[in-house]
Parts: sequence; structure tokens; C-alpha cells
Amino acid sequence: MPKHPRKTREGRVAPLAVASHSRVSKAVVSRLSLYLRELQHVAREGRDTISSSELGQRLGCTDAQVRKDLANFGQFGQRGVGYRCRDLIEATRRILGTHEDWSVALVGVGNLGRALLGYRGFTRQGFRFVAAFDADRSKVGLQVEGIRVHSLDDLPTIARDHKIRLGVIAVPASAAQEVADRMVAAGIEGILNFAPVTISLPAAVSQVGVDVAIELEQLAFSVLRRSAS
Amino acid sequence: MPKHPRKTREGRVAPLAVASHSRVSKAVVSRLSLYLRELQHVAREGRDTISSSELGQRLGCTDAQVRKDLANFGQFGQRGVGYRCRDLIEATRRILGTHEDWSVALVGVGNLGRALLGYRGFTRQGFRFVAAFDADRSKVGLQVEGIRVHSLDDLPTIARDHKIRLGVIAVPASAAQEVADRMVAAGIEGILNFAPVTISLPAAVSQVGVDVAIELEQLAFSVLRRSAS
DNA sequence: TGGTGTGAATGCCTTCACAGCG
DNA sequence: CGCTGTGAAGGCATTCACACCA
Repeated sequence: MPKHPRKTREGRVAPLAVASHSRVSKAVVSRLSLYLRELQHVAREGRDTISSSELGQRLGCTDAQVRKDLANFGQFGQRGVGYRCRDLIEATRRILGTHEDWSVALVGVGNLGRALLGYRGFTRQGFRFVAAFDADRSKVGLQVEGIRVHSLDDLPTIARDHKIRLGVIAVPASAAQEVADRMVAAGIEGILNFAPVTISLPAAVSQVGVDVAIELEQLAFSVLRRSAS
Repeated sequence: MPKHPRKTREGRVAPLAVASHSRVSKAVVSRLSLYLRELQHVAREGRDTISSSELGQRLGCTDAQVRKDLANFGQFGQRGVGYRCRDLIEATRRILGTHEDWSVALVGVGNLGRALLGYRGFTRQGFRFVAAFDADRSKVGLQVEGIRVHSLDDLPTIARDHKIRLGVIAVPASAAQEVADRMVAAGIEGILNFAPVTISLPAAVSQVGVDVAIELEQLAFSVLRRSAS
């Protein structure tokens, strides 16, 4: 199996079958998201192309890093010019899988859940909340930010009907594991967990955890380090 | 300079002057936060000690990783027994800097800002929002989740009076850079940024960025990878 | 000339394996 | 005997440096 599966004869961008790649490190993928976000800002400013060094500078990494990362997925640049913003945005979205829409389920319509339902940034990137769930019966039936709140018992049927593959957990820590189990049982393949607890899942289900208190801890540590030297 | 600055004669835990350490990688510190969180859960379950292998298993990393990480800061375990939860919690909080309280300022009292102000998880870890700010005059003077909303113009004086060292940005992307600049001008040393944009800061100020859309992207990619193989 | 794509070198982080101690 | 603490080995990620091309 060749390292770069499809290199076109004329040197133009490789069509890239995204699914055909062996192993890409987590760090690369997370930078890819940063590249995409920055590219969208740059494109909105009316810019047509951008070089790896400028992109790196804006994001605080080296130009070599940018090129190496992108080289994992194909050849997107033009020598002497840089990368065409529109093309690279398109390519990156294709790699990340956000060129198509994803239906998302949210569980836990508390303060955080409500904020997430109302957040505009998701739809821009191709994510759409199609249903919300809560264990609290008094919330079931409500309409929050235009989304209907259902009973957790309805998760399996609604998930199937709407082809929901991703779930977001915004419940207290004590309920997170059970909610995760029910998501898995409902066929959900990826879970974004905002509860401050590690949940255990079958290996076939992906998870990403976000704990705002932990992020503050990281910040505090970094501030202390600085002021200690 | 010795690798482990203060090793006590009797072999008990080293008192560790946290500030005296050369260089610790970002990955280690973020795992340290996970250890702390898990230890708090374990302690709440009434457990007295825990081994590196069990801690690793709960968190999805190896026992060697746990021990190596902790070894960066001193000697906390007892051979043949494991780590005493209470002691290790105390030590970890001391390392991360959360054994003392931190005053935090929030800018942007929208949906997300309100959710953050109401989140109980912060206080448990030693963070306390002491003031909120918003550019929208109609919000100034309101009381949100028990916190007073001020004009951004008051940031410098309030930050000084309350010894605020950390700031949280929960404003739209278009306003984030300006808010960051004003925070820096007010003497804030660390910024947690929820706006979906990279902000540039002087090297003396730390930053941590959280972009929920990016987290979903990471999840989507990981799900695709899995289903492609 | 300017900037990409990429082997080679470097440096860092993780894993291994085991000595040492309670 | 069990589990920590830790050098040494291995693997992975980043950086360097340059060939190559528009």
C-alpha cells in the first residue's frame, strides 16, 4: 500500500479518498480543525490564497507543521503561491467529514444544554440538533430554542428515525454514565461529554470529553508556572 | 540541580516546592487534571487508596503513565499499597494551583455566559466568578445567577480590586480579540476563550481555547474513521 | 523568486522492565 | 508479595533543510 494513494499525474490536487488512510494522530486532526476555522475567517476577509507560513503564524505553529499535517491527506497547495482558501476549506471539510450534515441528539436540557441548543456555531459547521431529551418529566414536551424535548425513553426510536449518529451529554456527573449507556443502546456512534466524569464505552463508540473546570485548571497552572519564573 | 529537589529522609511524601520544576509537558498537566477528577470521585465512594493500575484503567491509560506523570512532581505513593486518595488529591491541587481560590471575570452574558455563571462545578474546584461584564448597556446592572453585570469600562478597576487573574471570554467571535485586549490591559494573566476564533496575546498571558464546534468535528472524524475500516 | 512537498534528523513522550521497599 | 519509582529503549511527532516547481 503506497503512502500517498492517489497522486495525480499533472500535479494538481489529489482527489483524496479520505477513508483510505492508515493512521493519523489525534494532534494532527485537532490542528486540522483549527486550520479550517482560520481558513474560514481568512476567506470571509476576501482573501484568495494563504501560505503555510502565514497560516502557521496566525495559529501559533510553524509552517512546516502546517504542510506536514496537510500532506497526510494529499497535495493541496500550489508552489510559489500557497493554498487556495476555498479549495482547502472544501478539502478539509471533506477530510473531517463535515461536508455533509450530521444529526445530533442532546441529552440534558439544563443551563448548559439550553445554551448549546441555541448556539449558532454548530449549524455553520454542519451539525444540527434534531432532538433534545431530559429525564425530568416536567420538561418533556417543551420547545427549547425551537427543539422539542422528549423523554429519554424515546431516544432509540427517534435516533433511528432521524439517523442520529452523534450525541451530546449535558447532564450532571451522576447521570452521565447511564445516559451514555442508553445512547450506545440507541445506536449512537460518537458522544461529546460535558459532564465532569470519565465515562466508559464499548470500543466501537468514540468519545470526546469537555470539562470546563479542567480547562480552568490548566489555565491556572500555566499562569502559576509563568509567575514562578 | 537534582531531579527531585526535596526527598525526605524517612521516605514519606516529599513536601514538593511546586514552583521549582523545570519543564512539564502540556500533556502531563492535562492528565493531572483527569487524575484529580477521578480521585475525587474515588474518594467520594469512600475508597482510601488506589493503585496506579486501577487509576489508569478508569482513565484509559497505562499504569506506567500514571506513575511517570506523578513522578514529575515528587513521590506520593506507598510501595505495596498504592496512593492514598486524600493525600494525592491534596498534592495534585497544590501542583495545579487550585488549593487556593481564584477570582474569575466573565465577559459576555449571553446564553453560554449565563450557563457558565450558574455552573456549580467551578466552585468545587476553587474558581469563583466575582464579576460579569457585557458590552450591551441594557444588561449592565442586572443580577445573573447572583453575579452583578458591569460595563466593560469597569473591568480595570474591578479586576484590580478583586485581584482577578483569570478571565473567561463568552462573546461572539467578532468581539473576542478586543475583549482579550481589554483583559490584558486590565492585568489579567490567563484567558479561557470560548469564542470560535484564535486570539493573539502577549507572550506573558496564558490562554486556553474551547470551541464546541471543533470538539464535534473531532468526534465526527473519529466516527468516520471507525466506520471506514 | 516564493512557497510547497518531503526525506532525514532531532527531540519528546510513552512504554518496558526491573530494582527496591513496605 | 504487591506496587511504586525510574533508568533505558522504543516509537512518534516536530523541525530542518532542500529539491523541485509555478
